[in-house]
Amino acid sequence: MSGRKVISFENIKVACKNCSLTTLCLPMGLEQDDVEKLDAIVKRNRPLHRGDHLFREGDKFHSLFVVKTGSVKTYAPSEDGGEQVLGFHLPGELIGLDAIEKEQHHCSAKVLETSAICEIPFVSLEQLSCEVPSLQHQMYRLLSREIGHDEDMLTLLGKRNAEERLAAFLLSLSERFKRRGFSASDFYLSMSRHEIGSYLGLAVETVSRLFTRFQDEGLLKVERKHIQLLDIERLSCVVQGDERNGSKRQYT
Amino acid sequence: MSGRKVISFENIKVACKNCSLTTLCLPMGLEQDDVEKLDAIVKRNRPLHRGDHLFREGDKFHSLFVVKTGSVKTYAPSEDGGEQVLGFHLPGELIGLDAIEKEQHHCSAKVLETSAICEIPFVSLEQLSCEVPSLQHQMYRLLSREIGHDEDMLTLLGKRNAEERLAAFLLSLSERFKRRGFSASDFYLSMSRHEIGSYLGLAVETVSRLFTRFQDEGLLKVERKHIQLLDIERLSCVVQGDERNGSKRQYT
DNA sequence: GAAAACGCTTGATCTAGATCAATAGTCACT
DNA sequence: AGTGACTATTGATCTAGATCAAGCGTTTTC
Repeated sequence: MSGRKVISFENIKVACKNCSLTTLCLPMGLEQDDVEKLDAIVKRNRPLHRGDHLFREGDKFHSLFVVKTGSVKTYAPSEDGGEQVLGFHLPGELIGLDAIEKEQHHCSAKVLETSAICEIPFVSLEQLSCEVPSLQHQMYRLLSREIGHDEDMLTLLGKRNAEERLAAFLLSLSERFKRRGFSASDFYLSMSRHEIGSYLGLAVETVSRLFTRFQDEGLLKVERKHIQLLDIERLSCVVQGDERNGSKRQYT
Repeated sequence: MSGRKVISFENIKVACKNCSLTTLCLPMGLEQDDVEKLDAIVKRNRPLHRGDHLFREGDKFHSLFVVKTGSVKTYAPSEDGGEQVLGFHLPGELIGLDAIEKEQHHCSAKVLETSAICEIPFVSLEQLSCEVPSLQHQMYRLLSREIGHDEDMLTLLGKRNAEERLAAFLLSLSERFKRRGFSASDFYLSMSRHEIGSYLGLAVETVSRLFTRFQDEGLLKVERKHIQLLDIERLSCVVQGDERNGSKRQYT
């Protein structure tokens, strides 16, 4: 009995505290014992598989979700079966923040590959964040970050051309993988060309052609879902919209 | 002495409590005495004029702002002097939420017409929201709403064509004016065609042509900044992307 | 109150990227 | 191993909306 209880307690306690995502996720800036309080309300469900939904647009909202491993896309389905992809979520990223206002999900969330997801009942989180000011602060920060990210996307869609968009997308993934301890220059895409296109406001064909072009220009190597960024610096120039990035201009 | 104090106290107390925006702004859902606590931290500065900045991109963040009367645009300036307009803010709308994360403004905010603006020092607001759970809840709701709104804009920019975008923009303004007690069908635009274009990811010329087209189709009447929506129902059809809205299809 | 600067409209032209179409590679079943 | 269903690539064509250009009210400036 007591043995089992200890194990169970360890399972709970270990989770957030030993999670590699602690500096990216909710525990950021929290004291040891506050992390344990958070641990107590986090649910860790069995892994989900490609195609499983965390929630669908219109569902009643009760929890936020955090990707622990794997990846998730959020999207707004349209009547005609199409969809607008709103985001791709990597480990440590919070999902469902747009649902707080109306207590109803504003978009759908689908798992792109086998993924472990933490579930955080919002009512409990809200209560806890009253007791733990640093948790409240971190919540404000995470909500604010989401707004800032969305605003960056608005600029991307409003002002940037196709190649600038794809370059920015690849560099964003690269950065995020790096922060999570993965390679910044060699990774696998868990989303399809179609989903990338939807996210960037481009047709599938355009995305495909750009991958080919970037490869021809020596910016990267692509083979299906496997991407190797060969020249991150020049790719950054593409994002800025530099006239001639590489073919004439050389970096000395 | 005591007479003056009463007046001063009344000024403070009246402000949020008697503000017509109370159901749109932070006091929403708060008890009487909590509104008074909020009142105590809100600063009401002298009116600002067209072209004045609330803050600029990169400024240190210390306050959120709420439009009381007038209107404000937020925008991301780019090196080359261009800008991406991120939003137009009407009375009751909160500005600066994207700055919480980095404690630094992520965009600039400029007043479009003579406007009264409330300033709310964020540190005080955060402290108060620890003491007043319903204020914390309202903050989460407002941050969440902003995310939802940005996501709607992503879909607009990613999937909608020019006329769908402009129709959606006009209907959004219409709705917002209505909720504030103004006419839903007769209003003045405080922003230029250029700013509308930037917000919607369109060229000025396209915006101008669309206004003319909408007018020719009898959807609205436009004279410079003065807009009269003549057929809101058909305008809603345009947003949905209905094939034939009006010219063949009639509403009976 | 003239001049300059700006904002808006309208027309002509151009082009980035969408759409259409065909093929081939890959995966999921059985 | 074969069938059907996706997914990606590549080429040909088309078009929505950008860009270029010109003119004209309106507002601002000195």
